[in-house]
Amino acid sequence: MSKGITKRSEDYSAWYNELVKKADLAENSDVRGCMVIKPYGFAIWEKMQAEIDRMFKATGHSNAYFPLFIPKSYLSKEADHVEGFAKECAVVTHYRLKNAEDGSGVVVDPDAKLEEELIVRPTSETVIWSSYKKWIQSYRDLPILLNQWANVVRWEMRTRIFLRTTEFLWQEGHTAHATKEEAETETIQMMNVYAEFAENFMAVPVIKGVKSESERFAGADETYCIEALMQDGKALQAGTSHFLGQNFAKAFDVKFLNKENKEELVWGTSWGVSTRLMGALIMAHSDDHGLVLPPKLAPIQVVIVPIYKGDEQFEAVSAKANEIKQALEAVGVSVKYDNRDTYKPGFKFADWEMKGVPVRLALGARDLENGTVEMARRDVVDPNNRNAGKKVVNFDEVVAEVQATLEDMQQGIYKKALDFRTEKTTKVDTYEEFKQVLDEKGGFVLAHWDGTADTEDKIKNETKATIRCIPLDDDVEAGQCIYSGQPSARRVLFARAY
RNA sequence: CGGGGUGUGGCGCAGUCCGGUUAGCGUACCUGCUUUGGGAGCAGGGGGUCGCAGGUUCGAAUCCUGCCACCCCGACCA
Repeated sequence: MSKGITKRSEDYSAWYNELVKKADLAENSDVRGCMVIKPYGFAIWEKMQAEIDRMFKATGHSNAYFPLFIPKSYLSKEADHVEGFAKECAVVTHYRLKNAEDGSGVVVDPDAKLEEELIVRPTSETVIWSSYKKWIQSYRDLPILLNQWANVVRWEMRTRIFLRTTEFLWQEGHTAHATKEEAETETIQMMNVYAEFAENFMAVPVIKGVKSESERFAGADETYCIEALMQDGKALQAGTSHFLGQNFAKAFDVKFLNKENKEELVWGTSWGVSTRLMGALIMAHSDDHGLVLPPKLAPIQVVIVPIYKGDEQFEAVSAKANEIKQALEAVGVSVKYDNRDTYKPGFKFADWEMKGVPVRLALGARDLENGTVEMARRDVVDPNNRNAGKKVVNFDEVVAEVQATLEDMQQGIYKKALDFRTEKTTKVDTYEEFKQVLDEKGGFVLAHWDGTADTEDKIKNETKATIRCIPLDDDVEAGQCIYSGQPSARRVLFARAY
C-alpha cells in the first residue's frame, strides 16, 4: 500500500475515491457503475443493517422478500411512477444464450425472446402492491408493515462508489393502512427512525423535512427526508419516507371492506435507506489520514499493536495483549490483536488509521515493565505531533479508559459534525447573497421561496442549488422570495447536493 | 447523449510527437540476512499477447483505419 491519500483541500473527490479503496471498503467492478463491496466495507454495512433492522422490528415491522424481476406491465400501472423510473430501468429480454457459430463465444439466442420483458426492480412498489391486492380484503387484514433488504438497479448516467451505483443495496419498507392518518403517522415515524439512526449511530446530524413537489418520489403524495451536510459543503439526501396516499392502491386496485361494510382504497407508505449511507458516513467524519468511524458502527473498535524485538518479547507482549483483549471483549468491546509479524508497528499504525479503527493500543516491552499501555484515539491524529491523542494508561484502568474514550468519541465526532453544519448554515435574504454564499462558503442556505416549481427550477438552473427540504422545525418566519419577491411563509433549505 | 481524457507486469506511470538493441521506472510481490515505540534497509528474484482487429514497413507500444472499454466534466438520480 502506497503512502497517504490526496488531501481533502486539494481534491475532495479524489480524496473520497482513494479513501474508499485504501481503507479496503470497496472497488469498482468490471461492469460500469457497479461496485464490489469488500469484507471490511461490508462489515460496516452489516453493523448499520443490524441496528436499522432492530429499529424496524421495534416499531412493529417484519421482513419479507419479493422478486428481483418485475413484469413490464406492472410498472406502467402508476403513471407518475413509470414517468420517474422508466428512463433508468434495466430490461431482461431473453432467457438463453448459445454458442456463436463463428466460435467467438456466446451470443443471445434470438429464439429465446421473452413474451413480456422483465424489468430489474428499480424499487418494489409495483410488485409489492400486486401482492397486497391478494392479501387485503378486510380492515382486519390491515395494517401490513413490511420491510425487505434487497438490491435494486437504476441505470444512472453517472455513478460514484456508494453514493450512486447502478446496483445498490438497500432496505425498502412498504406499508398498507386503513386510514390516511395512520399512513401519515407511519411515514413520519420512519423518517424519525432514520434521523435517530443517523444521529445516534452514524454521528451524522440531519435536517428533517419534506421535499418540494418537484423533488418528490415518483408516485408519492408527500416525501419526507433527512438531509445531511458533507465536509465539502454539499448536501446528501440520507433517507426518504414517502406517503403514497392511495396512488398505488388505485393503480393495483387494492381495496378493503371497512367496519361499515363499505369498500375503501388502502393507504400506503414506502421508505428506504441504501448503501449511500456508507458514503455519508465516510464523507461526514473522515480526514486526510483515512476513515474515521463512529465507535458504534466500527467493526473493530480497538486494535492492539504489539511492539517487540525477538520471539521472547513477542510472547510476553502477546500474553498481555490477549489478556487485555479478553477483558475488553468481556464488556462488549470488539478487539483485534494485530499479531502479524510481517509488518512493522509504524505500518500497522498507518494501516489501522486508514481503516478508521477508533482506539489503538500499543504494547511493548517498555509497557510490560511499567504496567502500562499507550492508547491513541483516531479522531485526533496529527503527523506533526505524534503525541496528540495519545495517553499512557495503567493496565488496571484500560477497560474503563477504553469504554470512556469510545463513548467520548461517539459524542465528539457528532458534535464536530454538528458544529460544522451550524457554521455552514447561512440565512440569506437576497439572491445576490444567496449566490455568493453558495460559491464562497457552500453548505446549507436558508432562504425564502415563493413555493412555485418555476422559481425552484430557475434557481436550480442558475446556481445548481436545489431545495433539499422544507424543514419541519418550528423556526418559521414569513418573508419574501429571494428570486421573485413574492410572499413566503417560511425559509426553506437550499444546497448544492450529491 | 454532448465535451474532454486514458488504455503499457497487481497498482501508479514513462516511452508514442520523430518506428530501430533484450519495453523501462516507482510501488507491490517472492527468497535471504539485518531490523521492529510512526509507513525498514541491503542483496537476489519472478511477473508484459503494450485495449482489440486490420493495414503500412525489412522492422510497430510508436504511423494509418476501424472498433471496444473505462475515467473526468455537464444534463438525470437514493
